[in-house]
Amino acid sequence: MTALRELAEASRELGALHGRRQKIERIAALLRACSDAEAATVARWMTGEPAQARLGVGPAQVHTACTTQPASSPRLTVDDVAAWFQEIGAIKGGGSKAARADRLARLFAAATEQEQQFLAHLLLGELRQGALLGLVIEAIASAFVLPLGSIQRAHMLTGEVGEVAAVARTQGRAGVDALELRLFHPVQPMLAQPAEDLGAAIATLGEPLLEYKLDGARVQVHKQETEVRVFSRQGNEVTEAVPDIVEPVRRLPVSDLVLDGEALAFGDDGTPRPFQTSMRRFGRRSDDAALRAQLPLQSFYFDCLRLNGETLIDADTLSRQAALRDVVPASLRMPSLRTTSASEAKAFLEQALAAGHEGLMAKAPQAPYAAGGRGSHWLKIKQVQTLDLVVLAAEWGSGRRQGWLSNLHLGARSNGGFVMLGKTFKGLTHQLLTWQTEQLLAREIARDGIIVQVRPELVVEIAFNELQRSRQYPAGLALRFARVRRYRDDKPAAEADDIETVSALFARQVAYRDVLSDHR
DNA sequence: GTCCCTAATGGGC
DNA sequence: GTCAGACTCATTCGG
DNA sequence: CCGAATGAGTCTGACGCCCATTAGGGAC
Repeated sequence: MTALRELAEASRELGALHGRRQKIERIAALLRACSDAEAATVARWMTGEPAQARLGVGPAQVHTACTTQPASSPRLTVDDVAAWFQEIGAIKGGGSKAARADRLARLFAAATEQEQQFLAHLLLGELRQGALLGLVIEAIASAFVLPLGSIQRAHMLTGEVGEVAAVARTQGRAGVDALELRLFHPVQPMLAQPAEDLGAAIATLGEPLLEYKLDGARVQVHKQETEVRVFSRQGNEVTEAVPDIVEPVRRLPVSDLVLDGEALAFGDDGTPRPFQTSMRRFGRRSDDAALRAQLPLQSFYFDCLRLNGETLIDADTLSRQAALRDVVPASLRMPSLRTTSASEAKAFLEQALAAGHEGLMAKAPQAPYAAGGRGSHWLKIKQVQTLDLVVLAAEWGSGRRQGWLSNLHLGARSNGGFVMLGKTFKGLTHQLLTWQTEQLLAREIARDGIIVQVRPELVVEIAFNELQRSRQYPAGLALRFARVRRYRDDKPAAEADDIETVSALFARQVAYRDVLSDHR
């Protein structure tokens, strides 16, 4: 039986340790020391995931729970806490909020102060120990003296660290190597890195496979005979809500299939709906026939991970592409092109953008499917726009941003004043953080919690991908994926971009995709 | 009990 | 999702 | 030939936008 105290201590030590190697060994020691039954739980928690499903307990409840009087001596075990989590997660319906708060308070009352801290961080997904999934995988290999490749492969195929840790511990190499891709258990989707631009992507990859990049939701679809299930990027099953994704795959004449693709809604004119509109369908739990008729989802598959009993994860991009072409008709496939010609590639990108899509993906032709990895084998090319906006306020940072004014409130000029369009904390170096903290404090006019209001004088160039409709912001518009490019010390606030400019940009976006008609 | 509004939570990008 | 920083590992450079 | 510098690859943790769901609370 592993004491919760040991995990809490380990987590705290991990935060203090420098160096990957050391952290891996610390986690490995934990995995070696725990019981067979606990290995899965310990491994999962160390990755920062408290449970398979969420518990219905967020920051607000955790903070109140933290105010309960801690126990003076440790007595909780890992199994105890796992049981509490399970119980709390299962509470539903009327009075459930109070019931969850009550159970949570009782759990926290049984924990020492240090254990409370650990539980709180675990529940909030903020372990801040400088070690998550990547190191846990290595720790499993190290703890049970197994080849790292075996563990990585097992995790890739099953997507479940807990299970891999448990099998590694109890069955060793033979058990781990026997783990296979299983139908109706989602594989970790392969991820992509941003590329500078199309030219850079081609230079990196040689003769890449180019594909449209559509702004929808990632889907992984599993089929066995007539049964079809759909999984989201995080591996959540969403089958119920999306019969329009299920049906076309059900009709494919193959017994056994796993596809990777993107799903989104299109307007009557054939242009893609904005992401936020597609999410009205994809974001829901159950099917709504009326909404489905109004916003049917179309899916476009770009990869095939398993076909008729054969797992294709290790096959190269082009072989998987060939398998995909064999079984999926063009109407369900992501438009793609393989070319060495820079001008053809450019034309393909422009074609994608003109159709209202996000951009292109460029894929290394010979790479295997690196599940869960964000290697350089897949690159994404997206459009970037910029605006010169004014800093209206800033928020004190937390964690590694402590002591810096970090998150900026951004506004455009409007009628002699400013309207806020969003916030960002991205793109800032330590040097810039230091500089902006100083500059902003010198312009402080008021404080409200962690927010410092400043005189609207500093102009900052903001890069972003898209403007979207907003209910939250006064202009009715917000920036998507805003990040700082640089401060414009050459520009006074009076020369920052105004809301008319922003609206015009939005109008140009809408010329491709008519948002106005489908917005309530 | 029903209707409407709000805050918290989870999840997509 | 985007980004900077920290760390690792392998390769290249300079004396 | 060896240690230092450099670069590529990974991982982590700062937090952004939106949407749907769920439960609570007040008015009636």
